[in-house]
Amino acid sequence: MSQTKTVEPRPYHHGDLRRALVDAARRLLEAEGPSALSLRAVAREAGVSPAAPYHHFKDKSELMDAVAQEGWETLNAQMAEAKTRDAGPHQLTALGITYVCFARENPALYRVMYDMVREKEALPEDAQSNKDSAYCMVRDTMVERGADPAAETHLELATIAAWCGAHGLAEMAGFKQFEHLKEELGGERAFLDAVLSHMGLFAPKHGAC
Amino acid sequence: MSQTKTVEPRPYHHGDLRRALVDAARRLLEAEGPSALSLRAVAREAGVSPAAPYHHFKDKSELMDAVAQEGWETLNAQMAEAKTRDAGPHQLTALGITYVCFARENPALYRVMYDMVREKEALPEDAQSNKDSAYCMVRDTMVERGADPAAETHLELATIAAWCGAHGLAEMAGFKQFEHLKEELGGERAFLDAVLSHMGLFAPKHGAC
DNA sequence: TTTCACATCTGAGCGCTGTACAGATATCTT
DNA sequence: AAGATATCTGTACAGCGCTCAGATGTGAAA
Repeated sequence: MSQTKTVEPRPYHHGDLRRALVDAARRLLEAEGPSALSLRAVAREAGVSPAAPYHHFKDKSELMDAVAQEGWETLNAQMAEAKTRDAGPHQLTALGITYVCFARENPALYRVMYDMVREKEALPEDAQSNKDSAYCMVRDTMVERGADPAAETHLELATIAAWCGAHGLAEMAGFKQFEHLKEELGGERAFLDAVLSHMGLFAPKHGAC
Repeated sequence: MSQTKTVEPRPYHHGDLRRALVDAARRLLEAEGPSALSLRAVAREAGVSPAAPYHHFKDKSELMDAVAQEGWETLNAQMAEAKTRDAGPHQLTALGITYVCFARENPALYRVMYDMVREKEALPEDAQSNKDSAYCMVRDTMVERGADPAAETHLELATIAAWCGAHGLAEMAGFKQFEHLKEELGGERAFLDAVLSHMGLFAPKHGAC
């Protein structure tokens, strides 16, 4: 931020407290869940005083934003990997499954991610512009699978609809009421597959019912 | 606000503190938003000491559950009204719109409702059994609109898919990124309609794309 | 090298929170 | 009239987000 002797910003006392705090937060999040994620607990976990974080984050929500941001980047990466892994006609379904599985495997992180999104009332800033964002990946895949890229509004609406469905499923997949369906269908994965295909947006061309 | 000469269970000191607390909570929720909804603030609003609520609720989350429960009942009622109002072929869409509009008009309450649901990892207990629940209403409407009631699994999956989509849209409809779409389509209502119809679950029979 | 400016971290403290508990008070039962 | 019990208050405690004055380390200027 100040000098340019070496390549990196070269931190001062701690090493890189900002990084350490975000790491500590993610560790706590995984170990204790979102309710344990207090600023003081994070500082404790990182081995600094409760006031130290305020030199790197304006307030608690800014620290949470940093954690959430990393979550979005991880999600983007997993979606990209899924897209290259499955290039067949069910690519969209594969993306949907990947999205929901990410949420199911990182429930605490997913919650922090959407806490941020709800607070800001917006997806991450670059969601619609960054080619590598999950959102753009879904939209592009729709085009590759036959949607007309000239019908911009139509395409955008379809992407939003898919995103809404995936997010809804991500939040509800774990509900107790659906246990018997999972058993009947042979596991959670099959359940997710079935619900997604009922959304009619993730399977290329066989409508809804 | 204090006396009750009438039929009711005849409470002791306050009148019906439990009721008063839930009312106070809803008042606060609407006026100050969900972050202002502390147990102490609710007690203050109701004019009692911070410890008083503990004689009516095990802890804060039980009070929140009561608020959320009322929210679900209000939602159920509005869905029922919508169903009788619009009995045409777009009944399902009307239900979807009603759901999302409820969430958009009562954002704080909707959040408390889903806080409960996320905590319990389940929809309200009677969601799948109570005929008057929004969930059953959607499922029944699907049958009335042509779905095969014998294909139970299929029907259940379609209902879940629709619910997921509606919930996703309820949470995302206010996002800043979608402002231009709302303008282009001529208002938020048209936007909701468009996204819902892209889900392919709310319009009876014209697939997705 | 000494000095200085400043980034970083600590410790104490404020007002808030959820919750516990002992004691006061009102109501119901006998 | 007396006792049991439900209800409410006052006080207290630990934890929270956040602020601020002061200590401490660091890089740049003299």
